[in-house]
Amino acid sequence: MDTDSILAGLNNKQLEAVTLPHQSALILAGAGSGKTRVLTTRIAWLIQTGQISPMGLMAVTFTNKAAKEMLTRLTAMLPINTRGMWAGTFHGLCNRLLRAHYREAGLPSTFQILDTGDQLSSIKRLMKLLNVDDEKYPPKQVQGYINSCKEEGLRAHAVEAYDAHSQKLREIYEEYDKQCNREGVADFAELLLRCYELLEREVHIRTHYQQRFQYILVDEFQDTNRLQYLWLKLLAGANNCLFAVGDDDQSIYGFRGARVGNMRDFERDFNVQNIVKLEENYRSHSNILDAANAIISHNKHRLGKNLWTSAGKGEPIRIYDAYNDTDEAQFIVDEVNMLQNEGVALGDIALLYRSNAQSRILEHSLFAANIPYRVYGGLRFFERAEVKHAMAYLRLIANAHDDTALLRIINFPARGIGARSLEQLQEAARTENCSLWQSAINKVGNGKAGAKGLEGFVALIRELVDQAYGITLAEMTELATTLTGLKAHYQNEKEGEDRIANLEELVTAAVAFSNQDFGNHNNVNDDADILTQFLNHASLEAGEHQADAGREALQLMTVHAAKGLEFNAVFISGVEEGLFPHEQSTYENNGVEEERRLMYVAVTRARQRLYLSHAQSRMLHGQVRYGIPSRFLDEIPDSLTKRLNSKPAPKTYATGGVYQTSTSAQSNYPYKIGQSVRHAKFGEGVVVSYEGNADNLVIKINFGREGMKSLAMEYAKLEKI
DNA sequence: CGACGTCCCCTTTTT
DNA sequence: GGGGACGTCG
Repeated sequence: MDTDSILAGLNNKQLEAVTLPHQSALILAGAGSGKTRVLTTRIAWLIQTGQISPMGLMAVTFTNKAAKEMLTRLTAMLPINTRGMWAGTFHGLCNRLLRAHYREAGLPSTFQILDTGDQLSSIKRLMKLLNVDDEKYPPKQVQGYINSCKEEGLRAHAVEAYDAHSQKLREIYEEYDKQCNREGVADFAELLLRCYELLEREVHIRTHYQQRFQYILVDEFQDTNRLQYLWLKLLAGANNCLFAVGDDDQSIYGFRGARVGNMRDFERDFNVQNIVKLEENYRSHSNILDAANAIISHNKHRLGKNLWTSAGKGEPIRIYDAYNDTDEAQFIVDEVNMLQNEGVALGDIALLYRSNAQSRILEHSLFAANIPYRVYGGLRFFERAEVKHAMAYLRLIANAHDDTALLRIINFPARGIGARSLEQLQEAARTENCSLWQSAINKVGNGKAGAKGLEGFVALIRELVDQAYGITLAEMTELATTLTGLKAHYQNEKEGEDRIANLEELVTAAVAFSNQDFGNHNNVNDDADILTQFLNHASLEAGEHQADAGREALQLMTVHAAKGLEFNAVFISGVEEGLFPHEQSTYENNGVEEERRLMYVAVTRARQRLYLSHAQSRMLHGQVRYGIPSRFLDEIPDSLTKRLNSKPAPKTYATGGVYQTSTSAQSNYPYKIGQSVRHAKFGEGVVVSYEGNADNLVIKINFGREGMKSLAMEYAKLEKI
């Protein structure tokens, strides 16, 4: 392809972005504005015009999917081999750098990557060792603390801690890092931090890569955290340019450390002169875009952007006021059936919700109505217990001193190593300051009594390592599922068929991995053997969420999971105060703004038809909750919408009699639960519950944007509405 | 050791 | 309501 045909079909703004001069640039790419296209075309153009060689640039994404997509499109545009190109996820690229310079990074050549679950068990183990009270310090919270420290670029010694509690956390963090180093493992955040420190410390390595990567291109820049930004800055040095593509309005990962502020910092730190806004949307009709624009305009902290389209107004946005959650689900079922009759493919319809808990009732109704559906999210292939077990055996073949792997399977399948012998083993390892495997060998070597199970285990691992010598990866994997007794174990289990199928699938995956073109993969390791590569692949790329490929099915997912996707018709369910925006968000700084961006993302998924529904009551956490319509609904101009029911839905839907949640004395209360009321100061709200006794009755009311208020009945001046 | 009961928690998620 | 973690009993 020549240069012209690469650039053909771009609009002016896209063309401007693609052909910017050799300077840092920020591309503000609105939803559906051709962001990925601009990014890949920019790369193709740089290469095609001879400004850069494929090896002289780095392209960074957040997900493996995005990286793959970029390379696929690139190959379609240019007759180049993407083999060996530095394009991949932050973690994949850091892993690659660390493999290449493992000595300088202070890591063993075969270091293993801890995924989230591994990390948690590693922390739990450490806390037990340190005798830390896990009530006071819940392991999950400790994990969150450690990860957010690392993502801020802070080692334990650099973290500020004023009170006893945070000092303890810092101490655990420090010990955790020591433990990881002892075991030669790195968690996800560690990959980044370690790589950052490597580049910062080793001047010659840094200079080498700075000279190499004259261009660094970053996708979804608004999702970068502090450390990722520092890493990019370090790699770019003083002379290279950063081409950042992002959309501040779609920043929805603040809760996991993303800093939209990086966009402003980037402008300042890199003296960015080129800011290109891509505002023409090729996805949705204008009613949908206008609604999205209207919603997001209520956010104060924006870089400023307004989507437009040359497509017509399209259909109005349909709003449905459901009586309760069942009614809402039934409404969606009916509409989906109707859409199907109109010829819309099921796979082109999405059903979105704010939180996973909402999917249950929706699924129930879909199932009853015989509508095939597919739920995104949940367990991935390499996260399944049986697969992790098999992988643990493989990890021990690679490195028997991997305590996390050893602990996972030392007694699985059961071989008589109970909690007590395990404790003894850990105790011994601690005093000898060695790995559990080493300590197990010592014990067995000593011929100590009562170590029957342990003897068997040591023999098994030795046998495994012996037999693994010189065979293929697939054969090794087979060995890890059979010799170890894993498969046999599941054969005896009642519902083990799926698990066995997954173990067989793992062997297939190993075959496929061996056969593939390694250069085409972002986590290629220059130095490592194929087993290590496979283990990395499994950690870094947990595999597709279970795919029900081929079959036409309604797409169910959270709004977060829908980012980057588009559908002909979209249902957004549960558009209520407390759910969307989520109750928790109202307590957080700028929390509602992030929720609003989330709504913006949700709305902009739709090409032609958009449904927003809310329910007056719904079952949540086992009890009925009453909500009022989301403030986001009010933010959409009436001219764009069509109310499908002007009055609350007919009560015929109310099968379960949800309003009769009988707290026995309910009839004594002045207002029924669920009654809409008006308060002079707080406005409209819904009675949620009562607290206290008759002398001192407190009424709890959900005032929506004013929040949940508890008012003394005696003084609250309320008016029924 | 595993089966069963009880308690507790409960946004969003990628690597 | 329901899943996961933990504890007790056979």
